[in-house]
Amino acid sequence: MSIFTIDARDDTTMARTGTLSLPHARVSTPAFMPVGTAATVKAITHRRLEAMGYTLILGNTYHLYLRPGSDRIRELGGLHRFSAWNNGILTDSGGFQVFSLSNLRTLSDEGVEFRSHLDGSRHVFTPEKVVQIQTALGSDIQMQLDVCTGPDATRDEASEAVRRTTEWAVRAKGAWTRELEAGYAGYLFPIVQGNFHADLRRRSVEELVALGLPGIAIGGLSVGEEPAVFKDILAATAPLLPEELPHYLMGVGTPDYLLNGMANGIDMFDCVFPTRIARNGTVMTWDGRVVLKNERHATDQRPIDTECGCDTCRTYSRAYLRHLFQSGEVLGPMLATEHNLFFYADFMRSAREAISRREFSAFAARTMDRFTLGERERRELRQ
RNA sequence: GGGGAGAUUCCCGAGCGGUCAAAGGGGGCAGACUGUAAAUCUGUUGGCUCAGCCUUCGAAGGUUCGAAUCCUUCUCUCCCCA
Repeated sequence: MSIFTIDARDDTTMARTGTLSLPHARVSTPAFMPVGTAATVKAITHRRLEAMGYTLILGNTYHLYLRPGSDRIRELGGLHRFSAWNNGILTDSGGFQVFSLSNLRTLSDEGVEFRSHLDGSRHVFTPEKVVQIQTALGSDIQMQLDVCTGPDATRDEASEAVRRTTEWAVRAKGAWTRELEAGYAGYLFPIVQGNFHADLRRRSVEELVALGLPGIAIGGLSVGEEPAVFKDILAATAPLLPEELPHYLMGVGTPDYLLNGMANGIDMFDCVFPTRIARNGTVMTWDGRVVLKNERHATDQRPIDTECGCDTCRTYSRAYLRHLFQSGEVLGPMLATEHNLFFYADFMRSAREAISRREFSAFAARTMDRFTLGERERRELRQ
């Protein structure tokens, strides 16, 4: 049975709105998922996330397995109860850590051996084990263990990564089916790889779609490549995905990348970007980025964005926010995170409405203009 | 009144005859951040007609081929004893 229904389609792009039905949430798409690696979206409470309308967040298999441990989380009633989050949770598989912790792991056909970044201890992840861990966590959507490649990968390595990812998807499905027969298991999504080679991407899509899983993800993009490469490979991959499945573009992104993704029919996104740059003192607005640490805000009594309805903008001045960052106060990252996630929620809601009205192209063009214009003004102001 | 310590580039602070425009922090400025080893990281921070030159280490003078570093006097801080 399908977990996804399409509600509206744009006329001139592949953008669509839809509803994703999960055990703990109904999610309006296209959706942006804040990243909460360690069962917390850093610097913000679950209550605030709910208030902003977020119904699906990310957790990470690798991190939660290492600490506090998936068995412990299961004993404590699963990730939802443990973290007091009653909406949807998608867990990433640890596949990204295969890429980002490449100096701490060894790959084989069987799986991947990690040395923990916390204490150096050795751990083996196999596709089967990763399904078991995510089942123990109780996530709504679990991701297959995949092999993510970056800009340095050769074609041979990319091809090998596709081969392994497909084999691991098959094994993950087997393990997942057994878990499902035994009781609960979140929906399993496979992950398309193929680096920056259109033919490998096609092969990956075809092999994974054949498994008949309820959704599909595109991985291995936004890993440091040029924007043009990202656009090309996305355009060469996304249209190959079965229309009726939810399409998840992993690790994306900035507003311009999100617009690009939506135009290519992507329904789900996740990215550390808004929360990370918030903690580092940068906030997003409809007119580009604002670096709160800059001295020019020292006596600025305006909010980040006078038109923004978030709690931070309705309450605090740029001068105060800058002071918090200058002083290293924890409230700075908290207020900036609140603002950025509010902006992202607003951004996605606006995009969904534009798609429903079949005006997505105009919306995207206008937004892109406004955003790049804002960036330009910001640069000019600096000089 | 007596004895002692010290004054270094925006701030703190290292340097104690040449390799010093001067370590290291802080602050400033700029940049980066895209399935989170990130409340992090990188660059820059005297001036100029910039592979060189000029000005700078409390002030003035001196020793020396050469001084932030040694000597003299002065100014100002701090500590101890009265």
